Amino acid sequence: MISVLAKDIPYMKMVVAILHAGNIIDHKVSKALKEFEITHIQFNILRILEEVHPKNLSVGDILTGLLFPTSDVTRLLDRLEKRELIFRSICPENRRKMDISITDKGLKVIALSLPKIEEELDGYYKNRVTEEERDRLLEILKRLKD
Amino acid sequence: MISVLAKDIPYMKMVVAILHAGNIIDHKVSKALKEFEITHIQFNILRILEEVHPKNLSVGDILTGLLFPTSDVTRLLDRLEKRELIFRSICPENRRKMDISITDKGLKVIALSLPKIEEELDGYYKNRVTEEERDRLLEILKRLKD
DNA sequence: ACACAATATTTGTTGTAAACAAATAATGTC
DNA sequence: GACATTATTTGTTTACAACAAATATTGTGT
Repeated sequence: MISVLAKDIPYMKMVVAILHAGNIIDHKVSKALKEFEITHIQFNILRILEEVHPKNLSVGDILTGLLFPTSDVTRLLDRLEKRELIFRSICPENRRKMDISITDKGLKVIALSLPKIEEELDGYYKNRVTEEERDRLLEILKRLKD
Repeated sequence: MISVLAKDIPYMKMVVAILHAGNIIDHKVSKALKEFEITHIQFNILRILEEVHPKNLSVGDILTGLLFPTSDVTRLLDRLEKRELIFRSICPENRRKMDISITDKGLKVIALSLPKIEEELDGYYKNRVTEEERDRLLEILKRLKD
């Protein structure tokens, strides 16, 4: 048992390293978003909606578009709608669905916050990871998507 | 502006890939821990305390030991203490500090949950990342710590 | 046309955790 | 002995996760 564990430790180290880097990125993104008073996950939803703008998406579409699905999209949308960053209406073709689109105000938040995020992250990987390493990293991590 | 952005997109992809992999791992760990009714961060605290067992640590020690510091260690410890997974007492040498140690019950939780976590994660990286790639990944990610 | 299953979203409930400021208490220093 | 420093706790507010259950609309079989 212990030997099996020992054998696997390098993989555990890899896992921990991914989590660590992820946490750092998460915090940097959240820090950049603070002045806009939106959270990381709210930003993700806005970005998904921005991509298809001026078209709209259903709750289910957003759910599958998220990096990791949450059980609670409705209430995330509630908060975004209250602040007029998104717009919700019942889909006429299928009245079970919602047509959700990003508002001009929402587009503005994305436009202003994206550069801040990049600025915050720039200092993070610059001079740490070469372009070659970045591509190698990406290639390996791509296989780690379940 | 757009060109600058375009130039940086591969780095953004890397960042997103790290976040994605991190989220998946996080969920797998949480899933493995569910039957023990502890969260990922609670597990981390227990593991830090297990490492030094039977010695103890202060709140500050635990804070710096965490992958990412939270402002709220006290209340995390409250929950763990209520369930008798840790033990808290005032440090006699410096009565501002707390002596925090893991209990037998806490040690048991770690002993039982660790294999579950490994089992859960095994299926994740097995046949996806070779040992060589794993080491390369680790080496690059090591440089991505704050 | 009607019962019933399937789909899409919402609601209720409960608990965990993050963020930030402020309070408390013990210790160190001049 | 006054005052800053250190270590931890408390208060407050808000976001989010997990899970079950409810609601409403649409699709399907007979």
